[in-house]
Amino acid sequence: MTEVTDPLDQQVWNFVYAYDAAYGRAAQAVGLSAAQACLLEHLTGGGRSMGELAVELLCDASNVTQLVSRLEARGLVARVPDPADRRVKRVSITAAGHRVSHAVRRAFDFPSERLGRLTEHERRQLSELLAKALAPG
Amino acid sequence: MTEVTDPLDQQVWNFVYAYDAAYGRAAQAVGLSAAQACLLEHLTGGGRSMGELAVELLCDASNVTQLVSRLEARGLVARVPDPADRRVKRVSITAAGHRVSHAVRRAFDFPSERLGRLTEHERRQLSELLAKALAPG
DNA sequence: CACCGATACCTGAGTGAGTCAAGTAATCTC
DNA sequence: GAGATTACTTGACTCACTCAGGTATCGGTG
Repeated sequence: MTEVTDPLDQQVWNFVYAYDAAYGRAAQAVGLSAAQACLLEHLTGGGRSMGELAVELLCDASNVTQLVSRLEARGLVARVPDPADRRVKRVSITAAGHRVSHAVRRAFDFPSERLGRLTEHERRQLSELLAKALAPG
Repeated sequence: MTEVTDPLDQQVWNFVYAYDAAYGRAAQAVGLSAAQACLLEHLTGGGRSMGELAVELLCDASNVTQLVSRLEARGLVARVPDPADRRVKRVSITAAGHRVSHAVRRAFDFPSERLGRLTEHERRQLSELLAKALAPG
């Protein structure tokens, strides 16, 4: 009959909802979709092949092709053929891409606005709880 | 130069990522998109008008029109004209819709698999931390 | 070396989500 | 009762995403 939702489950849902919405707004503020911003952010740690990106983003390789094509058209990433294996294209972020990616991070106010309300002790608590929940296995 | 991401921020990102992915899989398992499952879940608490749904789902009214149309075509929701104001359509979930919505909840293993690892004390801790982070203002 | 299977990526077709602008019908206001 | 407002729909469009099928390259086997 009535919904028997655990209050914690509802809170987590709201938290995730707010997080996603905030990220979407941050991306949109610099003219990107959330998926594009996400891909760009994955590249800030160094170049990736198309295939590696597909694995990391949990999506089809052809989807990566299109995302990268749109970002490349804006000069935010570059496709560099791998000299060792001419089948693979390595995707690297450009200087403009770095600027845009940093702009997204700056516009993404959720961590500072929301997580920033917690004290250092509380942040450590939260970190431990999340680690326990997310631990593999 | 190097990315100076706070470890907690990274954990929260991973948490949200895992949550979203799990919800998407649960919806897909019963043949729905995440957006459709989400709309259906909003209706389990009672009927809503199209406009109310648009506000709650943070999206355009015309998007709601399409989502509801697809769900209606599957017999999961029904559009009922409001007798008091013949402009508004109230959307109510059907018996089949309830069954599907419950199936999504059952397939959505994140709360039980992940949050279920926490002790009752830890769950209360997490609840308080999230409440503080999400508090309005 | 020639062949064959596997791999990495791309293309094309199709669906769904989402937005915006414009349209229709019903209500509200004076 | 005329005109503005509201609630929803429609049409056109972009993007994300998937799948099937195509091309080029690599790797191993004879």
